[in-house]
Amino acid sequence: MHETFPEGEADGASVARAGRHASGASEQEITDRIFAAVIEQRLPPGTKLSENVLCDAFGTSRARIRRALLMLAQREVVELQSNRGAFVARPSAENARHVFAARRAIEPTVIRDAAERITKAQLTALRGHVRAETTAQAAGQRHEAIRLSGVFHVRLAEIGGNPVITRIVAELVARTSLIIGLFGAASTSCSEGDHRLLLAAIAARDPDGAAQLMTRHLSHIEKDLELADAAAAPIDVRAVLAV
Amino acid sequence: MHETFPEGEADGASVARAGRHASGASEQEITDRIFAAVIEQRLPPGTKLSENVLCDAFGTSRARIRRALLMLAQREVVELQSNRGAFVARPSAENARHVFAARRAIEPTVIRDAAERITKAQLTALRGHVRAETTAQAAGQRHEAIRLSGVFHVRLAEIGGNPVITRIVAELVARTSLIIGLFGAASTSCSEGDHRLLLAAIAARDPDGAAQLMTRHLSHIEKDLELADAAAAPIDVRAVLAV
DNA sequence: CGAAGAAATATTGTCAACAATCTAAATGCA
DNA sequence: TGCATTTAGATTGTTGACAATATTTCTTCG
Repeated sequence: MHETFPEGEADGASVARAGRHASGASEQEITDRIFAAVIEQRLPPGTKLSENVLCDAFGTSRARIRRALLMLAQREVVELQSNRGAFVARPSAENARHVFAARRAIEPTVIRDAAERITKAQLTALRGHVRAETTAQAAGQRHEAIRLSGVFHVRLAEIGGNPVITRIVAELVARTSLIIGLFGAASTSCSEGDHRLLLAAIAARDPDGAAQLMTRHLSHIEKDLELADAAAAPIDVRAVLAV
Repeated sequence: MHETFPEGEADGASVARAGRHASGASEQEITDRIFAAVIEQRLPPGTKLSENVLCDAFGTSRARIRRALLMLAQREVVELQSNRGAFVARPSAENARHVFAARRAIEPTVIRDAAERITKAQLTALRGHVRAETTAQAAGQRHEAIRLSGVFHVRLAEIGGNPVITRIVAELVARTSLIIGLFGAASTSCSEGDHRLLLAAIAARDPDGAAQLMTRHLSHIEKDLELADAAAAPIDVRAVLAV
């Protein structure tokens, strides 16, 4: 798959890796796949994630699925309800505001660091990324555009070279994907242009300017959200996740 | 116990609650207790957390212990090594720098928000807290002083009224406790005085000044750390955690 | 006597069956 | 027919036993 779970492992503590008499998919792979499906809105908020269905989809045992769901719950990507099962998280409008406030708190620093440390190669890579965003946008691939838009922010964080910060940003970005999927309408269309502006400020080595643009960018996205709670449609989880 | 695990539940997705034919302690209680013991350095970094010992200490089954350990691993409070077991996290010097950088990125905003929103009652409560810090400091209770010093920052975050931010701060503070326990020497002695200064700026409704003080405060703590990796002594986990 | 290797022990990872709970269908009654 | 109650089915939570890996102890050889 293209994008993986925010991997905090580079720096801090980590989590069990390979199992040996493991059939089917690995622990991390299950988590990644579900995560990706959630982020890309193939599993919309509120979708029930039955253990049996997931076992079926990944060809593995319930125990492993259970572990994966617990990990996803810790990241607030899914919600675990006692004796009822796991559901894709459904951020409230209030939670959405909180997430954006958190991003405004941390991402100005992120882009400031990036503007100071970025290399030529990284700049080129980021430009390529923004081009990809534009393409997806032009092709009308909404979910892909949302995803790429999120990845841009994570890439920016990676440039700062601080895995702790990167991880925080990755988590907030992930939840933002859910939020935009839930509340957003045409809001994505602009962000790609914003990203171009951010890149220009970074390329000009203007940390303060970049930080200011970032704050505005995030506020802009948030302002375009419509804070009404929609209903969910039934989804074939098996088909979405199957190998 | 006095202080509990950073409870993100108020806002976002959550985690399974009560089990019914559960013997011994609840899921959340196990997590909280281990977490508290780690933060208070009763279980120092590197300590092995054997499943059997924990089962014994909490009078519960391995499955539940396993879940608790996985949750703690997600928060990077413990490290899970494949086929070897769980260990209290042992942040590297580099990781310590990253954690402090992250805190400097987010906490100026936190205190700014607090300075704008704090109520008379909250201010009084915070003053009481700082007094408690002073007392612990004076009594030479090092671990308790470290813990209270951390709680101060979390309380500050709570005043901002953003659970997402509060949770991030709580996690960073928790890891800072580990770090100070590992690398710090007399570094705690000053922070209580710093906290008094922070409070003064907040009381004066001076967000910018408070933010600046916060940045200096965090840098100050970090500067007092000594970045050498120490060896661990064997610990009686059972005795520390037993009911 | 020390080191390398092999058996024995202890610990973790996994699974499959069972118990408890929830959901939905079916029944009975007003 | 509409609503409450009961029963059947499906789903989750838990337990205990088993398999795989690590660690320790013991043996053997240089």
